[in-house]
Amino acid sequence: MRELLEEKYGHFFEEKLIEEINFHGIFKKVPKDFPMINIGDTLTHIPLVIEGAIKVMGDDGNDNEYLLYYLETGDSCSMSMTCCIGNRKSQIKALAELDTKIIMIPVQKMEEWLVKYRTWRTFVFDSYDIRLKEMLSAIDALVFHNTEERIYQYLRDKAMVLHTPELSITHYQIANDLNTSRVVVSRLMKKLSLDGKIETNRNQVKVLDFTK
Amino acid sequence: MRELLEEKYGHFFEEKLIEEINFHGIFKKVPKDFPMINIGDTLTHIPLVIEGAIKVMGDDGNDNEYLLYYLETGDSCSMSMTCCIGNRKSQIKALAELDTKIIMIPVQKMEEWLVKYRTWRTFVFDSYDIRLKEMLSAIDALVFHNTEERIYQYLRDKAMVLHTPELSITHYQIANDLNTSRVVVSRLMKKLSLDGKIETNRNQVKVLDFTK
DNA sequence: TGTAGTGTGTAACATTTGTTACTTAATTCA
DNA sequence: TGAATTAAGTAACAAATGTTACACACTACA
Repeated sequence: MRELLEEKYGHFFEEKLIEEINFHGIFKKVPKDFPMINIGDTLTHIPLVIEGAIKVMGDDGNDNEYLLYYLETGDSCSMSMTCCIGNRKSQIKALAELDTKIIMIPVQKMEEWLVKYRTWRTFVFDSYDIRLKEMLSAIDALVFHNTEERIYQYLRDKAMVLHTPELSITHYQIANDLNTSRVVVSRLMKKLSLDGKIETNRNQVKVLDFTK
Repeated sequence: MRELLEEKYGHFFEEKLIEEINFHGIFKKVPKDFPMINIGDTLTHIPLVIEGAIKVMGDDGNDNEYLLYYLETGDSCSMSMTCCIGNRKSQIKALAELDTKIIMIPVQKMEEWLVKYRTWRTFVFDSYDIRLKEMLSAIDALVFHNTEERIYQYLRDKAMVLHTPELSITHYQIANDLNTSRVVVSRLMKKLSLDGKIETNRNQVKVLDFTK
């Protein structure tokens, strides 16, 4: 736990804080594809990812989704923090992208530690920083990149999160995550394939080039 | 100052906190169109808007911009908070949309108050919440709305921020803020105009319908 | 007053993205 | 094994957006 955080955030965490996290946090295992948060949910705990990955998506209220970002080991969900503290409802959906282990931290503790531990404050603000950057980068992709580039970036991101260049995924799933259509994805994947950037088979995509 | 915050955030602020803000904050007047923050800037103070409005934009590094959101009276810039605390460089540009009055808060005080004042913590998290929602809504617009709808929303937002339905703006400026071309904007503005949603003249757009 | 600059309208065309329809291939499972 | 289901390829077309070119009106100001 401690090593995990210290590696991710590059600074030490007080022993007492780690003890409190272990004591007050609720350890949970979440199986792949389990829906963890839905739009409109009221949250009382903040998730901290120990192992695995969580996929966070926006939704327009009509079953149209869009992948925002992933939470990986050591990540926390800033959306949840503000939701919890402000007692507001979730604006996003989250589901496990892999079998995932998390610690759920009660919102009261989260606030208490903000006052008691300097390194917790740093952690919280780092989390916000990471999240705002992810959102900015999502906007950047939408505004400045075409669908082909977005598909390619999507595949590379996914390969990084899953720690393997070989992805078990269908064109339909990609289309859904990027809010476009399966036919468009197939068309552009063919281009990527001809350009030697990926290799495809039924239910399978291999990312060949990570050099951006 | 106190009334301003209490109206905006709907809760009281400690007298001592207000005193500290007034004492340690640096009051500044910023003229319309003044560039306040550029990409790569290192920040040491967090702006709190007293009066006026600030336009916050993303940039792809090649002179292509995109409007992210506005900061209005009572708003603070969460991006600056994380930048300051983490001693990171700004990812965004900001310029005054109107003649604007702000209070610049030194980052050390910002951190001190986090521990000392419960209402300051609430304020900070509310700020993050507002900002994350704005980002989410920007992503929503890009993913789920076409250019015509985005232009219309842009005009309505701008009218709200400037507190007037009559905007002094050119098609070229709109195109720049939405990262599209002037011709596309003219084309779609004509549609909006024929639909009775706006009225246009040289350098001038009047928003007629705010009912979304 | 005339000239240069700026803002807007519009046509024609290119490119990108979305949609529908149909085919073929792989997979599942009764 | 063979029928049903699912994934993917592709053509043909529609719609949205981007680009270039040019006309014309308004404005500023020399």
